[in-house]
Amino acid sequence: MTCADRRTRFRAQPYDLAATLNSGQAFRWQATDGAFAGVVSGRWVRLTQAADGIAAEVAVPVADWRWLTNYLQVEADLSAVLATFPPDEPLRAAVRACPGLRLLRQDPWECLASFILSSTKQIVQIRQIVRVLCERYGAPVVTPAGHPPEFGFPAAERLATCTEAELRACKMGFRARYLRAAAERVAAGAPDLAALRDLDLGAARAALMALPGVGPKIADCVLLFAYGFQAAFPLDVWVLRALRQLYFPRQPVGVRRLRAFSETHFGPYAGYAQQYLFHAIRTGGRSQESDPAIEPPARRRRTCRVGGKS
DNA sequence: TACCAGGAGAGCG
DNA sequence: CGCTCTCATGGT
Repeated sequence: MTCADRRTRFRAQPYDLAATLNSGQAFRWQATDGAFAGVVSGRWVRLTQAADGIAAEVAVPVADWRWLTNYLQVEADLSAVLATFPPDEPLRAAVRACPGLRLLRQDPWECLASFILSSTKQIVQIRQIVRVLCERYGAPVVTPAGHPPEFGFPAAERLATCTEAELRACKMGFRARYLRAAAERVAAGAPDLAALRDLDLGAARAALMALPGVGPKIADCVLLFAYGFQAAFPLDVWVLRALRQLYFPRQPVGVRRLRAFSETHFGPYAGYAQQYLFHAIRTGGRSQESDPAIEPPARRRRTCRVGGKS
C-alpha cells in the first residue's frame, strides 16, 4: 500500500538538530561531516539539518516514520510552548540563544538506564560507557553497506542477566550495581515502564525513584526526556548554576529556595525552560551570537565552596 | 601527581 | 530532617 523509502524529510521550524542532540538528553548520536548517526527504535538512522526541518535516512526502507517523528518531536508546537513562558529577560535570552532547541521523546528504558549511568559523570564519559554497553550487549541493527556495525540499546532483560562484574567492565564503576538491579526490576515488570505513561507526574516520579540509583534528578530527566512530562524540572548542578547566576546574582540562595522557584516560576512547560537554561549556561551563548545576558560559568581557580560555614 | 567532575545513598547528629 | 562522606573512572 504505502511506499517504503530510505529517505524522507520532516518540516519543522525552528529545529536546531545539533543543539537538540547534544544538549545532554541523549548520548548515542555520532556527529560525522554535518550529519548525526544513531539508533532509534532499533533502526539505524542518519539525520541532517535542512533549512526547513530535518532530512532522515535509514538503512532499511520504511513506510511509517512515526517512530522517528515522535522521537524528534517535530510536531511539537514550539511557539505555543514559548507563549506560556514568564516574560523574564534571562529566559528570553536563553531562548534567543538557541531558538530551535527541542525536547526529545526517548525510549523509557534507554533513557532511564542512561541516566542511571550519568550520575557523577560528564557527558563525554556517559557517551563512552553507553557505547561500550551497546557494543557488548545490544542487538545488532542493519547499517548501510560499508558502514561499521551498530547496536541497539540493550534491553532490560538482557542487562538483568549480566553480572555486576561484566557491567563494571563497561567502565561504569559503582553504577553497575544500580543498573543491574534496575534492569532486574524493570525486566520483571516492577515497575512496568510503559504503564508510567498513564500516571500523574507525582506517581510516575515516585515509581521511578523507587528504583536503585534513581533519585530526584534522574527521575525528572526520565519523566521529561522519555515520557513527555513537560513540567518536570531536573535540577542538576548546571541548572542550579544558571538559576543562581541569572535570577539571583550575588545572593546566597540555597537549593531549597531554587527548587521552590523552579516549581512556581516557569509554568506548565517548565521542563522546556530548563532545557533552554541548561543549554545557555553550558554554551555561554558561544554557539550563537554571544548574548550579554548570559555569561559562561565563572572560571574560578580554586575553591568554590558554596555553603561553606565553619 | 593530586585533584576534579557531579548524583545517589548511607551514616550521623 | 539536613548535613557530610563515599562511590569509580577518566581527564586536566
